[in-house]
This record gives sequence, structure tokens and C-alpha cells, in this order.
Amino acid sequence: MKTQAISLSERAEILRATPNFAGLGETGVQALAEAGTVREYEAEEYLFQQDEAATGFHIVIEGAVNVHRFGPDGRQQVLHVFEGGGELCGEVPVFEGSTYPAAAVAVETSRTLYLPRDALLTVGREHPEVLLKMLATLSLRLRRFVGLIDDLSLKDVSARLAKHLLELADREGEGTSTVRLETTKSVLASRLGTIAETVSRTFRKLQTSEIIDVQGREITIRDEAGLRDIAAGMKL
Amino acid sequence: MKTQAISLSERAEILRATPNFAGLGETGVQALAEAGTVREYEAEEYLFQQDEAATGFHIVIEGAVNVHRFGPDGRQQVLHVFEGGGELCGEVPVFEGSTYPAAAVAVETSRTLYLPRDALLTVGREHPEVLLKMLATLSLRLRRFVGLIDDLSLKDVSARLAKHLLELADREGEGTSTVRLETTKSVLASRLGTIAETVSRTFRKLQTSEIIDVQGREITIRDEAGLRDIAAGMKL
DNA sequence: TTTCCGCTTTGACCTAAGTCAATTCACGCA
DNA sequence: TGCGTGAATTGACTTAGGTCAAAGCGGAAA
Repeated sequence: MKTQAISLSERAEILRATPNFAGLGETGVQALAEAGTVREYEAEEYLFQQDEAATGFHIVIEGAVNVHRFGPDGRQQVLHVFEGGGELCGEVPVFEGSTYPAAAVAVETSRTLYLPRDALLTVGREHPEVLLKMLATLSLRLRRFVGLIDDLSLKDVSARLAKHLLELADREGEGTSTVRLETTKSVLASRLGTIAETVSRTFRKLQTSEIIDVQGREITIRDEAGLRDIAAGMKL
Repeated sequence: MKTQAISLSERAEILRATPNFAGLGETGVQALAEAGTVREYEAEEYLFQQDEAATGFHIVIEGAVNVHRFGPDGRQQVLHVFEGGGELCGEVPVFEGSTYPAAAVAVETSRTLYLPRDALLTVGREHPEVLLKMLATLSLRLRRFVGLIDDLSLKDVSARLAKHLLELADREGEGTSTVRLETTKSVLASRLGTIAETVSRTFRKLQTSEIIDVQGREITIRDEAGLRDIAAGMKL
């Protein structure tokens, strides 16, 4: 990890571009910008480990960060992937407890703005709208986790994979039917709560059912309705 | 559901006894008490359904509320069980989105104080400490969900059951080695993300390994260290 | 080009846990 | 005291998906 020498005004600019702090007035932005530091992490470098004591949280400016937990056998379950754009990472211990609930690793070279806990709490008390934004962020995260729990415990791998592909296609905009996997299959497997081999086999089953077309990392959705059915729990 | 005629001062008293609003000043308590209504639900009655539009949230005063999701095959996964004591239920759509992410049902006759969304937001803006408390509550919930996700995807049923028994014993206070299950085994199964038969068999395996003693709904922990090993992922 | 090395695919196998069905148990009620 | 109902147990079976090992493939480096 390298701390970058970024001027105060640039740090303020980053904050203004972060959805969570967008509506915040100039005094608040200044206070946070003064307390924050810009950090750079290389690919594979950990931002923090699970159960590590926390003094603050990160805003992911550029790059991508993968948040995950390890199981007793070394397998891991991905909880989030933050892909730049000013998402918050590691904010739970700011408000409750003192340790990070999961580990976070940079997937590629990434830059973050690190803000100490106290700075946020001080600014938050003076600017409740920041706290409301944070509440919205945490609520959205809870919503996502509820979905993940639901998927892991009640749906099978093909449903989870189908749902994931539909989300990828959705993110690319309406009417997109070809998506490119930006990650290795074993990372995708961790996201889906399974292993690479099973992902591979599931892709194949979807392909032989003529629901998708797989060309390396390019996936073409041939039967979107069918894919939705499978995401909803229909047997393959 | 019946709305109970409870005086303003009693409603204020309930709020003061709720951890989330404990530190709140008198004006805030009054504002919330005026907007709130006390409701009674009988056993099996739903407080709200998954994806239902929300206008506010509940504080569980008495009784017990089970929050869960249904899978495509009708199986359900329990996300929380709130057992009175002023816990918040259904607060996610207050801050983000407009629908409840899961369904909530009264396990036994229960009373709640229902607060409309707008009242909370108004009071929150004037009293940031309420928002900080809410942030702590949501953060704790995220922490729990991370644990649940981790368990569901990376641990087997015996580990989840062992962990659950240890938590029950812990809650009863230090040095307790006998716990009573307050719920039916199939509800316990839903909490653990499995089915009643599997819970039954797992209890049996733990008993024949002389780690616990099962007498109907009374469980005696005979080998706490062993139970901890199993909770940590050791094979049975 | 050739050579790796890491990703991916595939097959054979195994195991945890879900399904289905048949008892058995426990407790309230007549 | 037996009866009935829902819970719990148990057994036999099936299946999704994890494990292990062996190829296959593809792109970067030499």
C-alpha cells in the first residue's frame, strides 16, 4: 500500500464525486478532505483482513475490490465486488464493533480515499444528511445480503448463475444479449458460493439446452425467457 | 392485527425503553410517540409480506417475530427472530427502496409499536444521535448476515447446529450447559438453512459422539470444547 | 516459434443432505 | 383411559454438488 500525495482540493473533489457525500455542504467536504488520505493498492494486495481492528473505512475511487470470507477448508465466499465509482468499503466497524467482518483485497491496481472513523462521525453529527445517505447505503447492502442468503440456501447453482448472467446483461444496458466475464471462473464460483468445476459444468448444461452460447469469456444469451425461468428456480 | 388504544405517555415510555431511542431527548420522544401506534398480532399473523410496500417499521415490544424468505419450492430461510425487548423490524425500506426485503410473522401473540417512515426521518434530521444508533443497528445486522452467509456457503449442518447451541448456552449466561429449545425443530431447521429430518439426524450424531445429551427439547452440553471444534468446521 | 504456467474442462467418484414414506412419540382432550 | 393430531424419528433412496486427478487450451515470455 502506498499513500499518495494528493492535494486537499483534489481530495475534496473526490468526495464531491462520491454518491454518499454528494449533497454535503462545503464545510463538511473540507473537514473530511482534511482527514482523508489517498492510498494505492496493487493487485492481490489486501486492504484489510477479516477480524482486523478498524480505524476507518475506504471509498473506492478506481480499480476493483473484492470483499470475502474464508471457510475452515480455505474455500472463500465473495460478499461484494466494488468496481470504483466511489462505493464505500469497510464501513460497518465505523458504527458498530471495532473489527472488519470480512477481508478486502484489490483485484487490480486500485486507489481509495481512506477516512478515519472519527472524522466521519464528527461530520455526520453536524450534517445528518450524510448519515441518512449512509443508512441508505447500508440498507441497500442488507437488501443484497438478504438476496444472497436466499440464493445460497434456497436456490441451486444454475439459478444463481442464471441470475448473475441476467444482472450482467442488465448492467450493460437494455437489450444487451452478449456479456463478457471480467473475472476468472474460480472467482465467479466464489461469488456464486460454489467451485470452478461446477460453474464450468453448469455453463455447459445451459449451452446444451441452447439457452446461452459460450465462447471463452463471451456469453451470448439466446433465450432470455428460459434464463429467467431457471433463475426463478425452474429445473434445468 | 388490532390497533390498541394506548395513551401518548405510555407510548413515550415504550420509546424510552427501546435501545435505539434511549438517548433521545424529550422533544424527539414526543414527536415519535405522537406518530406511533401500538399494534397487537396473534400467533401466525403476518406483520408484512416480502416485497410489500412499506410505510413504516415496527419496534417489537412483546412476543416474538420471525423474519424469513420463501424459496421457489416453498422452503423458507429464517433471517432473524426478534424476541421482544424493543428490537427494530422492517427498517430497511425506511432508508432505501420502498418494499420489505422479507416477510415477518408473529410466532406468538406479540405487540409492536409501529412508526411511520416520515416521523422517523424528521426526528432523525433533528437528532443525529438517533441516526447513529440506527446505523449501529444496521451494522450489527450486516455483521450477523455476513456470519449467516459464511455459514450457509462454507459450513455444514453440524457446524451450524453446534454454533447455534453454543449461542443459546451463551445467552443463558456463563457456565450454562443445559439449554431448552423454545421452538419447533422445523423452525430451527429453517434458521439453520436445512430441514427437520437433517436436524434430527445431526442431533443424534452429536449425541452418539457424547458431545451433547438430548432429552426432548432439553439439550445438555457434555463436551463444550468438542462442540466448539465442530462449530469451527471439524468433521464429526 | 516453442515453452511454460495458469486457467478451464472433463470424467470418475464420493458425500452431505434433501425426499418420501412409515412409524413412533407426546400431549391435550374427551 | 384411550384417542387423535402434530411433531419427531428413522430408514431407504436420490441427487446436487464437492473432490481428485488427468487432459486440454491459450496467451505471455523467451
